[in-house]
Amino acid sequence: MAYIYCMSTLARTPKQIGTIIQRARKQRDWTQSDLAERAGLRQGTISVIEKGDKPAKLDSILAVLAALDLEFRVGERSKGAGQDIEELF
Amino acid sequence: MAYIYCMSTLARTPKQIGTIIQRARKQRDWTQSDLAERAGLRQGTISVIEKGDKPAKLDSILAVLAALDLEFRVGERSKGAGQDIEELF
DNA sequence: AGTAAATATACGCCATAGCGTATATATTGT
DNA sequence: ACAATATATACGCTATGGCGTATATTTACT
Repeated sequence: MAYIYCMSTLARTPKQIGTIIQRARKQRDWTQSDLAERAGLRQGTISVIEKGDKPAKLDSILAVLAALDLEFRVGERSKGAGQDIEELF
Repeated sequence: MAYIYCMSTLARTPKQIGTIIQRARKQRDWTQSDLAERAGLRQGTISVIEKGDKPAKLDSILAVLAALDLEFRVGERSKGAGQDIEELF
């Protein structure tokens, strides 16, 4: 087990994941259609994923994250450390 | 944006996520049935998720990770840093 | 080896994610 | 205000995830 230095955002719910995706997309100045094309999905699906109010498939999320060149990490809970998505609002 | 200190494992595919989940479950000495009950799923579903050969729903994955008290993080790609799931084999 | 426990599969069923297509509703720029 | 672009919804359809239940198959223990 190695401790690593990384920059990431905690997500617990589909809505939070959607928000992270939307932020990353806008950082890249991509439209939902741009992202949809790169992820092999449709614009409407990106919209739904970003809103996060309807469940999505893991594969779709992974495709979107890969299209955004974002990493997906699973790890032990690190209380107090890091940036929680809720802090962003 | 804050840099944080964390321990996590990179995952890119459902199979890798399944492996992470299985490792965490065994660390806790839980059976698939134990995990299934805590996550509100069935043993068979846990089996499928751990194998990762069939797509799953994001909600199911999140439920499992929550049951394992694991964090889910999305972040910028940090080349070379951290522990890649592939290194585990 | 033999038994018990754990894990992997199977089958019918139901709910729903995402598609294709289309349109309504923001949002942005001039 | 207007036009153009971007985002949110809608509808029928198809594919499939997970359930409930049950049973193979594998693994662990004496």
